Amino acid sequence: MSTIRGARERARIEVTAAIKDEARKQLAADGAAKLSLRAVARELGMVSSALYRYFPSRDELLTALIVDAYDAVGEAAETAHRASCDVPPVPAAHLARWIAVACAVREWALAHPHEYALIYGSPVPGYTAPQATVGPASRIGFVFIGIVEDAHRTDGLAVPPLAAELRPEAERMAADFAPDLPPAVVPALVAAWSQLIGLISFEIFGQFNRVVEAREAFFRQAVADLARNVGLLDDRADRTATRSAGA
Amino acid sequence: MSTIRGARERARIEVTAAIKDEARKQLAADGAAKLSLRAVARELGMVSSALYRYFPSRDELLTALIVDAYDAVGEAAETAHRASCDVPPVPAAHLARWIAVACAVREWALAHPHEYALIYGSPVPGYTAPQATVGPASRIGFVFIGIVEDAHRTDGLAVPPLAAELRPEAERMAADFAPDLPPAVVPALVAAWSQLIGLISFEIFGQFNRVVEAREAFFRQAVADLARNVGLLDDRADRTATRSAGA
DNA sequence: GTCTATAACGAGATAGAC
DNA sequence: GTCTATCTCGTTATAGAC
Repeated sequence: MSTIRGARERARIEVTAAIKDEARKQLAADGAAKLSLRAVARELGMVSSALYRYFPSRDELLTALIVDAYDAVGEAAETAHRASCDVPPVPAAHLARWIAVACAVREWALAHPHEYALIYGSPVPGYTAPQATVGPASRIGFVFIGIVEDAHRTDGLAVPPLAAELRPEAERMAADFAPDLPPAVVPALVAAWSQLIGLISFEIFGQFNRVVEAREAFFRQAVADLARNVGLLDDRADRTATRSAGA
Repeated sequence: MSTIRGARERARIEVTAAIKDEARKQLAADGAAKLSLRAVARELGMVSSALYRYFPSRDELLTALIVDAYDAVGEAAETAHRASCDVPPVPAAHLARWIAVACAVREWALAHPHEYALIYGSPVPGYTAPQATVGPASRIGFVFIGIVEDAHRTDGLAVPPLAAELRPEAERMAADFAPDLPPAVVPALVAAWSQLIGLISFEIFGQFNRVVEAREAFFRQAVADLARNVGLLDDRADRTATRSAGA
């Protein structure tokens, strides 16, 4: 009896995966706004009404794709983080971990540009993300929070100065997301996260065409600068600014 | 005869504007991917073939909307910049100008979220931006370059350190876009620009929901930190980081 | 119970004849 | 420029196969 249920469930899982795979293909071709249940069904040799056994509506299929994409970036980030903690002979410095995770996110985006656009590009008209997406969406954020918490515990942070008007908001954000961190670093961390996505979006969406050529080197430098903004300390020697001549 | 031609041209300009207005409405409702010449025509009480006398294709209409949007943000930025140069009794400090321009861009985006998504969101499937968009697209960038050049000339800059591997790219970028600036600040400037858009995109696209509440204060702080990354000097007293306790 | 197929709805886009 | 016949879409109701 359990085998029968197992077989059914296995079939169900396979069909569900096939539907999502085909839907992802169509995402790449036509964009999320034009995702069509009928077209997916047609391509799979099914009839459209059969899809409703697997996804109760087009929006639910979209939601599943979005959740998968968030989970995929999140996992790429977590994997890179784990790997960076295991480098012999000693764990990598916190800044190196930060850069490693950022590069992993960028590489996932380069490998999956359409799924990236689905989660970090323009919202799909008429679609509002349900509560189910917020957990997967925040996985990646917690990786960066973890790195900074680690740094705070061991080396300490260069806590960035905080405008007085932002103090209560910083306290609230810290209480919500990272109670172990000094409140001032939490807005800086959220800003750095959005700025990291800004860097990647410009590259993926073509805004760096004819502007930036050495994309990876450029990215690494920018991401290291972001880390400095959140207070990660840099043990390299050559990181002091030089003053350019004024008038 | 010139009056007749003038009247004709005036009519043509009016119809062109009406078409673009209606197209913008549809952008807001259905997204750029579904922009349809027929629907625009229907709404205007015209027949679809008549539209082709104004725009030779759907893509050309899209291009016109994109160029308009880039010009609108560009103009918002330029206006804010001019205003910030005229504050009595003395012109605002360079950091204040940087923040003023960034806020102007953000406010334009909040007022025109769909046009913002058109230029800084996911690319429209099947559409590739023609050369005609690159000029308008770079207007906003040159505003920020101008501010930093000004600062370089008068107060000097805290030139950020540059990784050796990025040196040749920085030289090339500086030669192309800002030959008067120290090469090291040019990649930092381009990065800051993409990061500014990252901040705004997260707000416009809803990624800050349930995360950031005091949006404007948060934005001002983040943008001031970005300015620091490109080397703008801060004359305020309280901008030195404090060291948090490590292990 | 679990699934697929047929048929239909109302709305919208599209192509072509006129 | 107009009208019409034919497509697509999301979605539901229903009937039958395993």
